[in-house]
Amino acid sequence: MDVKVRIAPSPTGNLHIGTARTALFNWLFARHHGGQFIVRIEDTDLERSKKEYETNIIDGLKWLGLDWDNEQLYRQTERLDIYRKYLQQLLDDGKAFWREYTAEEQDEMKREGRPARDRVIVLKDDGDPERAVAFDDIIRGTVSVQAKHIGQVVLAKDLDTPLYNFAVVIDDLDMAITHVIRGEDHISNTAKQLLIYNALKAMPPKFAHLPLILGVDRSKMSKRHGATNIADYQTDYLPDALVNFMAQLGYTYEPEIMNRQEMARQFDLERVHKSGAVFDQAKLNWMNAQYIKRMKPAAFKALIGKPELPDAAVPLMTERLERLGDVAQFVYLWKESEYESEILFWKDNDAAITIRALQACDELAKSGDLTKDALDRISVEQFDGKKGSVYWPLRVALSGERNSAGPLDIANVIGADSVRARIAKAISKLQS
RNA sequence: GGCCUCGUCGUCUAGCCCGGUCAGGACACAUGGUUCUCAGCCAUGGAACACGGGUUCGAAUCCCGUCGAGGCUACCA
Repeated sequence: MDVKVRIAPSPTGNLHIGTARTALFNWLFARHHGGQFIVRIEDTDLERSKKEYETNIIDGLKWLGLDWDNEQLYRQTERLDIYRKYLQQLLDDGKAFWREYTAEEQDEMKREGRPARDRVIVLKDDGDPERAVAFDDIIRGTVSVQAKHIGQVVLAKDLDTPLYNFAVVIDDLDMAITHVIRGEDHISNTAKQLLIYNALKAMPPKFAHLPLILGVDRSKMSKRHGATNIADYQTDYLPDALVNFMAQLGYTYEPEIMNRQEMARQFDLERVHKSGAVFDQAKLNWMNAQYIKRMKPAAFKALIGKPELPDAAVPLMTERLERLGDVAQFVYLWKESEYESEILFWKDNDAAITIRALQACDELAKSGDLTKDALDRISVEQFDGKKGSVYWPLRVALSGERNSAGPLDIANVIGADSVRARIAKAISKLQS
């Protein structure tokens, strides 16, 4: 059997981190089996669906590198004919019926602020209410509900306005989806959908319900826990790092750092965990740092929009960066920065000794001998062997920061002329 | 409330199916080393089987119960 799975986001919001993770697991499963992964936009909720959300979702999936196999995007609003056909068929077969609302019920809808309508199409279930409606979840094993607990299955508002549970079933059937891999929050919908498959005399696909991504308070991850919109991660995180991180929420890969192809090779749905996983920003940051550190100089420079920098500048940044947005803290590698003259003093050194150290450094720069050996020698000969008296003011003169990369590394990046200019500026700051 | 699901360090988790490990790893945290500072890197450390019964020579692992947590409970998806 050829595997075919889908991600079915509804464009009623931006690409949520949870949806992205579900998409990733579907992608991993499809790629593992050499099957198909398709994207279907579930836009049956006309009031809340927006084109901008659809764009955000598509852009997010592309950014994450989760490529799909349907050339054209499926949209439920473009498939209304299909739903109508099945709806009519169920109605004709007596498997569904128009449920008329009484005046009182309509009044209540109005009171609840919902648009009142006089009837909807409901699935007819005249089976034994005590019977078990069950399915074998690949991740959780048997999940069973008694029919009487399922409740009314409303299929559509009218022939042209299908509702979620009905539209998913028709689509999954029509598109020959073999495995429905989705969030745990859909478990209770599954029973309703099973009833619909049954009425259609169709074989349901296999189901696998993923554990949820949780916030620190262990409730379903939402905006109050932090960013849920994938787009919000694009300025700070590498897509490969985010993917690697999300893949481990509910699954274990060994080693932890692994590219998506290798993850796909190993992936096994049955090994997905049952319990929810807290989204740990600190671990994401660490993972991101791992990927940043491994970047090739050219790629990194292009990413931060500084292609003109020498390659030597790259490790100075990549070894220290957790989030790409923080790259601004390395401005000193391409631009002289402002700072308070007091930070030039190492420990309790005064201006005179600091100026003397800077002048010595300038001499070295002038003669092209700004090296570790030379600096160490000066420390010993002129500053009682206190390397800080030399290294610290030089480094601050070059970076304008209390904390930065080493002075020799910076000098190597900015060149002798800039070194001397920055030293001169530091000295003048101290003399004024 | 009802229905469904889940429960190993603070977090992600290995181990559970097929009982016997000092319950392992990673992140985070702490300490030390490298060092002019920061980061990085290296080393070390503290840190968990939700609870109670049962089965067994032996239980994180098997069984029962309790407690706890989450999800769903729309004419949203």
